[in-house]
Amino acid sequence: MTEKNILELLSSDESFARKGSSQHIADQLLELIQSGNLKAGDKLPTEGKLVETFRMSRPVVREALRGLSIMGVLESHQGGGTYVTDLSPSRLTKSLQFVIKIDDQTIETLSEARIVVEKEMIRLSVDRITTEELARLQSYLPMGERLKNDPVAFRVMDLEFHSLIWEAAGNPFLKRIAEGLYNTGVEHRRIASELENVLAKSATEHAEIYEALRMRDIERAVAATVGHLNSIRKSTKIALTLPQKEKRDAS
Amino acid sequence: MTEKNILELLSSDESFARKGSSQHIADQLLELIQSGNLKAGDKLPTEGKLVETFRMSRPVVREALRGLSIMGVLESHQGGGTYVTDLSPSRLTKSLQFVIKIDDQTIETLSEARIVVEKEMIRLSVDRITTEELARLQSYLPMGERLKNDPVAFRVMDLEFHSLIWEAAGNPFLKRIAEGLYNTGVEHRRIASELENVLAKSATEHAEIYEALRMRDIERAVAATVGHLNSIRKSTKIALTLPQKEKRDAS
DNA sequence: AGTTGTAAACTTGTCAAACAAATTTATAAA
DNA sequence: TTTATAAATTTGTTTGACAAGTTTACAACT
Repeated sequence: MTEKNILELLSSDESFARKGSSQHIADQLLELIQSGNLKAGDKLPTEGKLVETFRMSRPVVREALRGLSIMGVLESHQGGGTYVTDLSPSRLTKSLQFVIKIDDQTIETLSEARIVVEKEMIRLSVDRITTEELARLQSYLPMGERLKNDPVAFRVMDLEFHSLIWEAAGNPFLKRIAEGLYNTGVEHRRIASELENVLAKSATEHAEIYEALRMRDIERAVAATVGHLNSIRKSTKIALTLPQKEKRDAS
Repeated sequence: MTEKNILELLSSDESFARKGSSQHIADQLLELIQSGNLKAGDKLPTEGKLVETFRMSRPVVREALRGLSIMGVLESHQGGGTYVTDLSPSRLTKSLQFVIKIDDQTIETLSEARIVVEKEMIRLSVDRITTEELARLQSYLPMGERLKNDPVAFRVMDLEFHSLIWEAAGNPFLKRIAEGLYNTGVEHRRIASELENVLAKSATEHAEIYEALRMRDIERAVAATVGHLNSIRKSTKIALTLPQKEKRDAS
């Protein structure tokens, strides 16, 4: 979509311009993205054009753009223009990792949500996964064994492993949801993955999930997945209680 | 924590001030929240104070504050000051709702995703719904019967009915997901709700769901929910095949 | 003394103008 | 055609000013 067309869409609603809040500019830009008129990688009109369109001052427009940049929706380059990011869930949820309070309650609810979604997705995957996807899944197993002592690389592999299962489930909506829940907890797991034996256990559990998928055994696959997510939940809780002690000692 | 103490924490890092980006101000404020120095409901220092602390201009500080406001982390009141919100997950993920709202997906995958999520949520609700919530849920039943011939009002009631069940499930993450999936299909259902008997059937199914919840019968509640979503799927598919003809004729 | 109304101060919201810094584009020279 | 330079474009930052809403202080009144 061309920049000119975007401006036409934006200028349509006069009441927003009168109300004049950067929040509404941001909302409207988000709607354009949501409706598909603005896609990942698209270039936005210049600040000057947006000022004309919304009939508001440059600071107000800038606050909206900056707000969406902080959210990870837009990316501005000095002199170069402002672009829509790739809108990957990991980027969008990144800024929220810090904020979502790391307490037991959140870990429990997040973990519960993940189990609810992935329990059903693995059922779909058992039916729908192709032999080719199974082969690719298998290739991650020795990799996991090799990376037991390399948390950073292991987490990359872990994401790819789960992504493949989500993809195999064949439902884009559920895939997006699973990605979102995974990324929301990724910062918590980063801390947990430094603990001893956590990665080795994950590698073993991955193998069990793969085996159940290969055998097309639904109940076994569900049990393996739920067990995997539960052990992650436990290790995460342990990892997050340790630093609290240190804090208490320091103060 | 007092405002004065917050300022001392903020002024520590000189390199950020030199680099001078609102992104870094926002990051630093987020870190204060994450570390617990800034808690939900706390009042932030005034913009003037923050300008002194960071040694940057007011617009830059404002862009950071506005960005966090758009994210749902802060809340500013003209003349009243800026405060940290309650930081609830549902609030923070609200602005990211469009992530799970993507373009032309089939009714089937969307419906499948909704069934997967709501099937498990109703299980949680059976355990967790309070008698008070049950009473409120019951109050929607005669309303539904009365609104069988008023599609607009019925859909408002329908959202409240389902919202109550999502709320009763007690998991903010799942609630947000259910809301997202519901909203994604709302336009399709708007067309379907104009069809004959669709709303009457929905009203009956709502009653069955309520009855199963009241009896705390998990399997019956799951069956009722899945049945409800399946009948919605069918009526939506039917409704969407009709207008396509009209469109084809018009073009 | 207690209450109320008003004015002052304080704080966020908006706008305007200007310059700095980085990129892109146009131009001219090799 | 390629390359180097200059100009135009675009975002980044600063300063100043005023508007609009909220809080606070104070005086007048009961």
